[in-house]
Amino acid sequence: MTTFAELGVDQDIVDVLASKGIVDAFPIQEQTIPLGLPGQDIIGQAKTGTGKTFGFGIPVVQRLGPNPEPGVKALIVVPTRELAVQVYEDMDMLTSGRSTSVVAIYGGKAYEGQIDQLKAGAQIVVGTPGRLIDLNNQRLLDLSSAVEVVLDEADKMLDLGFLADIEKIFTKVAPVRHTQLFSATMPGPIVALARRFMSNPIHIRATDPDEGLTQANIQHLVYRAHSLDKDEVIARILQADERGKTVIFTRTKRAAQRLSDELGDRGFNTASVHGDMSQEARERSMAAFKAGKKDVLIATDVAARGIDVDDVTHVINHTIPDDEKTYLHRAGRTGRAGKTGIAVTFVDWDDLHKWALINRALDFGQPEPTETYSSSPHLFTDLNIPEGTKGRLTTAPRAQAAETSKPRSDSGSAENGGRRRRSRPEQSAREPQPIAEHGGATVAAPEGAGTHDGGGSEHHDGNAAPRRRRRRRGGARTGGGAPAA
DNA sequence: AAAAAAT
Repeated sequence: MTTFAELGVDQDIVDVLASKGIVDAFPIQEQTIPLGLPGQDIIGQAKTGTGKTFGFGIPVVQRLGPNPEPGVKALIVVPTRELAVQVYEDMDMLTSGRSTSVVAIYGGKAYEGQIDQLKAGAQIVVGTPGRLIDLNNQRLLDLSSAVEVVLDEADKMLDLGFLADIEKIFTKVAPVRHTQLFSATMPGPIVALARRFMSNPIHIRATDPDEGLTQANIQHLVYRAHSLDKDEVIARILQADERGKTVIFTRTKRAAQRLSDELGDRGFNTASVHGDMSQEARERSMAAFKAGKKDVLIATDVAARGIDVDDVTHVINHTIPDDEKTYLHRAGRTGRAGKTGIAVTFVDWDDLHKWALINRALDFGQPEPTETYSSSPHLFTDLNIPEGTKGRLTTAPRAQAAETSKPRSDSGSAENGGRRRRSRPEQSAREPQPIAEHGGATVAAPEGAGTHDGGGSEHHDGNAAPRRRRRRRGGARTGGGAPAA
């Protein structure tokens, strides 16, 4: 491990970091800080939760000098308002030992405070594209002296939805500048595109290419979700012991709101964040989740990237994301800074092709999911997060495979929830059907599951949450056969 | 096709 001081970081910054208990640099920081400090353009790629923000942030602060003149010298562009707040806080911390001031510029908030801070001479601007351009158009934000430019989540910023804004912003900043692009995911075509805005950039990958992009300390579980009551299964996951905070991702804003209400009704401590909420409510949710006042956050992909919350042990994909990049970023809300985490994904019938895509792109090595098997209703209460788990997806245990899947028994299976007898294919219809695991540990214990059957001895036996059954739409499908991909 | 991002 290298210390920040050894990397050439100024003493006041070293002191500030030390006061937060941060002494050793992460690999991406070891690699990019010595290059960023003298002004090398960088495309920095490192896995989720491994310290990219300081990788670009420290050189930005240091290069402005201890007493920069008033006026915008540095611009950091991010894809969401919440990430703007977070990066603002990090930069504010890094600059706390010097006179440099930082301002967050993003929409959904009053103009006044932001404009005041700009007029007061803020040197570092962290913002989202819309409001940045808005204020620039109003001549309230002069970017012409911005000599430090960073795109955080750079591949997202250069994506179609943002590219025009980013191109415009690059016409406004200083032509001779230091430019840094950071992300966990940097597809080749995006790197090629990025070079247009940079000068002789060096591409730093703080990962072993053979290792792929997935975090070794995140265990990935994938379940077929058809004929599965996802609300019920998610409720069970939330009752598992050894759970810290949990982020649940949905595909749509409406689904996020519905699930948040539903789990809230069931007695869980939920908060939500999505684009249909007021900015004030969004920030209240994030603050409560970070502070631990709420331990379940239901979110759209607005929270998929960059958001750093301590002690998130579980990420649940209520709906599988569309592509491997989003999968990686969502899962990356857990397993940060060396900790372990679990990512659980539910794959709906119509989405099996997305799983195939992700499976292939992330090299999970799992064959197409053509089998189902029933698993313990205690599956999620038995989860232990294995240390340093790593490796390819293991094939689903065949012993339990229900090759001839029966029509689901559709009696009141939810009635006794997790109390049902288990390990019977006949009863599997509404139980989680794992199709893959990544991480090495066998989590579903089809044969030996009995050891955990406490017959009521468990402390997580459902009473934690008031039960209130509400049937989701019919959804009776006969499971089993290999779906057409 | 959804979500995000200005009002």
